[in-house]
Amino acid sequence: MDDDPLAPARLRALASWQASRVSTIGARMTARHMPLTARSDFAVLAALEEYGPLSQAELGRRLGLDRNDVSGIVTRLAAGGHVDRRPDPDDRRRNEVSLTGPGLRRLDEIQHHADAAQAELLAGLNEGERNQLNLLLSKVLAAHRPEPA
Amino acid sequence: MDDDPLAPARLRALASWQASRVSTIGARMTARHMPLTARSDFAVLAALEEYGPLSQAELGRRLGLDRNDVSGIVTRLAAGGHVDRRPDPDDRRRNEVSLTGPGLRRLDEIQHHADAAQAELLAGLNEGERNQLNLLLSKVLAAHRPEPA
DNA sequence: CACATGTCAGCGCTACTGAGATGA
DNA sequence: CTCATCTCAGTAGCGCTGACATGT
Repeated sequence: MDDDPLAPARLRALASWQASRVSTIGARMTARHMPLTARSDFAVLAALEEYGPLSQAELGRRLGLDRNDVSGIVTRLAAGGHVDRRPDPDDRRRNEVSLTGPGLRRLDEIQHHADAAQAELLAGLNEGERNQLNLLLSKVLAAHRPEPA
Repeated sequence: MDDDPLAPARLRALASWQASRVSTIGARMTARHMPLTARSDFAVLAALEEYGPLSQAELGRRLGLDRNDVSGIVTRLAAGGHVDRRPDPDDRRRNEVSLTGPGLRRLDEIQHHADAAQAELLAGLNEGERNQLNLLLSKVLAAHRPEPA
């Protein structure tokens, strides 16, 4: 114990800082396993799969992403044929975004890589602890929804 | 239940994604409570307080920060008089960075704001859950130290 | 009128890469 | 010579602001 490489106690008590570091390290794992830009793609594809077709604004709200950024992500996914973007006939301000067959296949493909990255990231935790961690993080996020309306 | 604003199940199972969102939201809380750039400052000041004077490279290693970025942070802190930066007489490649009196006061001041931000961020968790979360995050990070040597 | 949606340009923070100078 | 340290310039992702056009 001549060397203590652990972070200072003040930081170990700061969830925001630790989450930030975990996120960074997770990004490194992810980058090692995935092509590129797969993080945002995964989120959007997963939302479309689970909720069905959505407008871009709705996507942003559900995922906690900015409208502006969703625009770029959807453009990229549409260019790759993974989603369909068409004007909503009921409200022509909106773009209705829907998942395509190739998009669903890509979602599963990214999931595969994500699992590998996750295993690497959470190497220090056992099965129960991993579930607990995800549950606690979900709970934190649930308390910060935009409008529960 | 006509509306389910929770994230898709695939994302709720991805610790890396959830940590990233928690980190972002934490940054917003932090920004609401702190002057600016206080996140990195806090980390460096806390490390100096707990470990004593360190070289910049050592600081980076302990905090998981890039040497290049530590350089800028230390420059800023030195300009504000919160740390002392002087060439290490034993190894003149190094800059020995040490905490000053004003630096210690600033650390405690930032701690105060950090506590407020933390309370806001973790509003959805009770005391036990907060400790558990910090502990699990620490455990994840402990598995990704640079050199366990 | 106000309000929501989508698009675009630009900024700031954070992490990183590469190059170079200094010194062990 | 090899290696570590520090600094600087530049890059990329991500989240944000402000502005604008379009449509409700």
